[in-house]
Amino acid sequence: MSALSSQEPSPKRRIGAEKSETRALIVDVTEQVIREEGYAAASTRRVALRAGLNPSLVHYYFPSTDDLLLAVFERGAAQSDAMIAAALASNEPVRALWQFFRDDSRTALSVEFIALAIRRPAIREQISAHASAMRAQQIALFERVLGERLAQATGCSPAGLSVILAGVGRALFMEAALGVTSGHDEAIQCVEKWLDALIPSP
Amino acid sequence: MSALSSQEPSPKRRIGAEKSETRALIVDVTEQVIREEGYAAASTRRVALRAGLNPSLVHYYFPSTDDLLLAVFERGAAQSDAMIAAALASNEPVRALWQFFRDDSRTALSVEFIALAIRRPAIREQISAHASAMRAQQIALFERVLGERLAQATGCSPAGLSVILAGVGRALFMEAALGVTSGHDEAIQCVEKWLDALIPSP
DNA sequence: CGCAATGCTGAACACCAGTTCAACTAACCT
DNA sequence: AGGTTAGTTGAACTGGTGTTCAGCATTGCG
Repeated sequence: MSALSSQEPSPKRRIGAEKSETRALIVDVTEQVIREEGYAAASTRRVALRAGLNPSLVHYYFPSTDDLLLAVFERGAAQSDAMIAAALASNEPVRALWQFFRDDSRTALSVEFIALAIRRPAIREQISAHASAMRAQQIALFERVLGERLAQATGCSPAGLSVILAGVGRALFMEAALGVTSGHDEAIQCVEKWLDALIPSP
Repeated sequence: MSALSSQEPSPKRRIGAEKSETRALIVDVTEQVIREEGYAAASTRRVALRAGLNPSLVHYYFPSTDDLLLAVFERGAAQSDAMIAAALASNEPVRALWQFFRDDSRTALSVEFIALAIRRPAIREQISAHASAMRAQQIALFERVLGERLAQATGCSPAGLSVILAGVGRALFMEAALGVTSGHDEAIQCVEKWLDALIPSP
């Protein structure tokens, strides 16, 4: 509920070291819990239990639950950033980005954090800022690689393409998790035909 | 946790009437809570509090929380079915369906129930069955209205189109809830250009 | 009028949650 | 060796949750 986090406003309260092994373990286990049971199941006590740790120890490294969730998010966001940077540097940037959107493991976390951000004001700003930054990077990528060809061939702008590909990727993931896969192969085929038409084959 | 619901396996336990006003109020309030605070906040006690009712009364009408959530889902699903039927009967069925996908109020519930279904085995089957049925209806609609033109113009199948439009609609909603809207207008424009090219204007 | 059904309440049980705090232990630095 | 520091624990407080159940009140029906 508190708006302040990750700061040291209180005079005395001790906080565990940033580079502790235990701290890393806690972040690992929390990410695993979020993946398997959803963000709502990621309570400090549950994490402690699954990590074989004392609940208080979790709060020694992460004073509040929001601090813990934020740490998991930041690590995941850094990984996403690296994947997008790699896509940008590859010789097939657009297709690499499309593979990024289709990465289930990444999308799983991403979807959980969107849901989380919508319900947790303390975390929301960071997540939405990162989402905006990713979007901007993707737009730049499409502009650089596809240029005018995109608008001419499809009437789409780079920004529109980014929203659509991200949306399709998330839809494929969420529906598959639900157990619904009808139309998925066809949607993938459709997008890839689209990309084929846009990109000169090497 | 119990696999059986909505049945009367126990010999004596009383359950409130299906057509009770109080019951309808409970369903109303639950839907509202889900919309405003997410499915995870839809506890029977919280619903009772917001409805000004005794917690036990909620369990009088809905023995388990899953029963309550299922009732909300079923009402929402029926409304979705009606909207799709209306789209099918309209003189612009494809555009009506696209508007359905862009309906924030409907999508909000839909997204919550997908998330819910992924985590609650007792409810999952009904939700995934309904999602599959909606998909089938949409595919039939696209086949009937667009026929061969769709594949010729875009290389997409009706099933692929259904997945993509649903996905874009959900993405627009989720990102907007997060506070990210960059590229949204462009994505909408892109889809509508696409539909314009597919459908002969009257 | 009495009686059964229906709507509703209060209390209780067992659980899980976040968070705090004082105190224990081990390591390390000088 | 002595003292500071970091890691760790146990217990406690507060509050939310699902669920049950016996019993109250009211209504309507025979």
